[in-house]
Amino acid sequence: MPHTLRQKLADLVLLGTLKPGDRLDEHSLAERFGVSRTPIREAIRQLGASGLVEIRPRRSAVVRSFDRTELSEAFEAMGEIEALCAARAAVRFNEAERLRLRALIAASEDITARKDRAAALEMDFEFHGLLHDGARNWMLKTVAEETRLKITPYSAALFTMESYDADLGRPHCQHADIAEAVLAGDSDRAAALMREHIAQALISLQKFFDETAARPDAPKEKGRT
Amino acid sequence: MPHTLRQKLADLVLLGTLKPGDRLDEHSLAERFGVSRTPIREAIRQLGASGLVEIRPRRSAVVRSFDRTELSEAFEAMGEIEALCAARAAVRFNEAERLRLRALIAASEDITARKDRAAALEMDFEFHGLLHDGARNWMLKTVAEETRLKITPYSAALFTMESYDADLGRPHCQHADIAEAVLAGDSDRAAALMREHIAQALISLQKFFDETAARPDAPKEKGRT
DNA sequence: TAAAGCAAAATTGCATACAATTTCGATTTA
DNA sequence: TAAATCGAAATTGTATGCAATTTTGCTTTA
Repeated sequence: MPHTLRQKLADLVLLGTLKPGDRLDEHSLAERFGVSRTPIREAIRQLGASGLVEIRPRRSAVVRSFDRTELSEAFEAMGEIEALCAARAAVRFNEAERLRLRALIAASEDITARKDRAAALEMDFEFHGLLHDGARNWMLKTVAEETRLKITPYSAALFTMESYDADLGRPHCQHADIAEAVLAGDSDRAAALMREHIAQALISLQKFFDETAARPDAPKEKGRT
Repeated sequence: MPHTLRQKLADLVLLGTLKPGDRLDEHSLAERFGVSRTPIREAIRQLGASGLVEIRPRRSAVVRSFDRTELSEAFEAMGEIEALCAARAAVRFNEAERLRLRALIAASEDITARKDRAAALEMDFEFHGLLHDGARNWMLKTVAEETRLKITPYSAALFTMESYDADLGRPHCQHADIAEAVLAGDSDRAAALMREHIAQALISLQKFFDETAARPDAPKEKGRT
């Protein structure tokens, strides 16, 4: 897979090299990737349209940051969208996807036992991605992944933070429960469990930020006159 | 509000000057807006990230086109998202919004009677926009408007087509029914009516395309080796 | 000591130039 | 006549340069 410049730049944000509030300096980015500013600027604008970074005319683009309210609303919206995917997947999953889902949960069991956070993050992406595909609706999948993308700089933190070790088992159990409902074809239950899963993730994230001395809400740049 | 170049370019697509499948030639667009290719390219990339145009490496970008299946899936997804907004709005609307909604429906009554299609299109945007705001969730509003944006090149056609005159009254009645449910605080009913409203719009659109000799599904460019 | 002012440095926005690739049409060939 | 071929024109991708604006840090001042 030929990583485009846009993808490479996005990875800087998604993998946490650049954190919410950080500036995207065109010159240094161009130097880092060995290209001129022109393609860098185009990539930055694309990330801006995706909502990953904030474009500020005549000033450096910065990684998008959410305050408490925005973060809460983002998770609420994502909960509904993911619930929709889960409900559809429960009805539309095919045999290959059922097998894949079972294998995923089994692998997740192992990863959780080993407390491998990096693998757990990847597993989380795969689990939700499988449900997005299973919903059999291209637009719904697009919407779900765009939404997930926007808050990734925050949700990924859940898996890298030390204090989360104790809770690592809960997301796995929730995934397993959702999978069970999906495999049973119970769309209402799958949706309800998914909503609850996302709501729990928000609570964990908020707790994390409270403990680490208020990360969100801080980078809110003051307006200019 | 100073229309950015990106907005001006988007309007070309949204208002139908450029139709699905049309190429976006950088040189002629630069000439049209009196700027160089550089800012044009940046704007095109942004529209690409928004899903309005399709970026094809080394080849001209084209206005995104949907085949029958994609159009159907897009409307299904939008139906759910709009239903979500309507349900939330039914519970969270404030007094100012209630007044605005009533005024909107009244004005729509008039516009429908006069068969003013342009005004009807604008009214449609305002109606849905009001519900997006009323849901009191920034991310949900963003998702809803991004989704609407992607299919605007198609849905806007509903209001400009001649044969739609006969049906112009139905969207208005549906809006009125939805508004009634929202004002009554009946979120389940508002959601159900909204889903039905969007489903009807899809059917009208499909009928329109069938009559005008298959517009969608045609522009599907053949893949390159 | 802290705030205000100011000039130099850094940074963004845009135009232009050129290389790489694709597109298009004329010509040739079966 | 239709398909294939080849070359010129058109088009995209990227680098570079310069003007406009913002940022930064030093100096001045209350």
